[in-house]
Amino acid sequence: MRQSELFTKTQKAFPKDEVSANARLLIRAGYIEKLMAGVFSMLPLGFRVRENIMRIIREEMNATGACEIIMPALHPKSVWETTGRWDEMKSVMYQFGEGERAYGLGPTHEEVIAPIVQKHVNSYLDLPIALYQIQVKFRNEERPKSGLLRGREFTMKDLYSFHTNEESLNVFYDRVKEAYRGIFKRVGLGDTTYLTLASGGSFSQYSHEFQTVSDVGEDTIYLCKACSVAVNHEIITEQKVCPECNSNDLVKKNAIEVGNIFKLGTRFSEPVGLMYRDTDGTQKPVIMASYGIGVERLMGAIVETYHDDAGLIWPQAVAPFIAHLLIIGEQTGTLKKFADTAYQSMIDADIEVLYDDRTDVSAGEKFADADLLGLPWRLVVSNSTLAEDKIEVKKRTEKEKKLIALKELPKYITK
RNA sequence: CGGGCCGUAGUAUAACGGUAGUACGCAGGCUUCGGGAGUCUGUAGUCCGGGUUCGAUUCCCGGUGCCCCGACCA
Repeated sequence: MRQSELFTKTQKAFPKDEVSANARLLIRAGYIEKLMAGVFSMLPLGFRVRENIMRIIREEMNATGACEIIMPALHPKSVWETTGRWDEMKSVMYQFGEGERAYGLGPTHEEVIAPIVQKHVNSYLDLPIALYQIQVKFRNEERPKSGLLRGREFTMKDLYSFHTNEESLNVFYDRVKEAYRGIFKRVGLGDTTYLTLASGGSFSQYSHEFQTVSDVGEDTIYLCKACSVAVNHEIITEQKVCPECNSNDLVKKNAIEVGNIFKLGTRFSEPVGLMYRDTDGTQKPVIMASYGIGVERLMGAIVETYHDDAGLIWPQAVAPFIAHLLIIGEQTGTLKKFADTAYQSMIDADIEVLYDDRTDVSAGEKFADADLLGLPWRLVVSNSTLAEDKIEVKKRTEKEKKLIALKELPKYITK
């Protein structure tokens, strides 16, 4: 799109008060807008990043065989009473209304999905089932913090699987584990995100978290150098040894919990009456697991991982645009024609490009904005590149510039 | 929820208890056009409530908001 038509502008100064890189940079660059602590709007650029992240998640979820649905955010008190969590979650759940007309905003969806599945599952032949949604969640965090990393309203991909037995559950659980690895790899966090053992509740010894190592992370994990698994501080033993391989070569790190997978057992199926008829003719409770990824938190974690003093640095898979085309110099005559042609050829090649066609904006400001917005490729058209009938191409992360002919450009930047 | 810091134009910052100023932005003019360019004119502000005082952005009390630490966190 043309930057002259982009809704947002950048700001020259960082927002005061904000300390976390993700909040400082995303606000300054005009990707997001804070409404209140822990609640943000996604402006056009931020919206596109979020969409890209959700698309990647969706593709990987679909590949596991799960079906996508969408459930309501507004829940009646009654479904939360069946599991006893109306009172249990009082501190984090937004609740309002009285008596028969009491409602809550959903912090998670076990209570809603279990009855849905109950209605459609009768027999062991109907299982296993996996359903997911990408949907808004509300949690009344007592202290929202670090920009997008801990919000009160946020988007979550929540997947729920339903099984007749533990073997079936384990097969799917491992499949999701791999899907999660795929997601974090695709968004650029493959090298810094660790499968982490965490406390697992009553059904299994451990649950698993995906933790992205970052100084601003609010979790503490111990990386095991011997088996490349991490352990959440909450389950590390006094002796500080890896529960997997007993190594004591552990490194303590801060990390952001970007994903969590959890075996629920029959914690929710029993109170809700989610049963199936087994081969022996008896009714048995369905075994469940849940799997979450916080979308905005993941976006924040990407920013925390990739930025520099000049601004954002987006991995290509999630960048709001692949290329940033800058026209430098007076926008008239052959220079403008050349830049317009370059813009159109990017569009024709299906390369998402942001075209900085703003007039009365100095070259320096365009470069500074390009650094701040952090698109992977910077393409510059000026009188000097025009003289050679080429475009100057540079990666956001590199200093080296190259002159590339227009018709070679699409291949060059998508390789 | 405990503790700490802080709330001044759209943004970022000044102002001993005494005319609320500067920069950027924004609107208009002229000059510029490869690293947030120059210049002229204009525009816009003290979180809310109470108190002290001749006078409060400034001091005191309460509220509220934000950020940070801790607690909490499927």
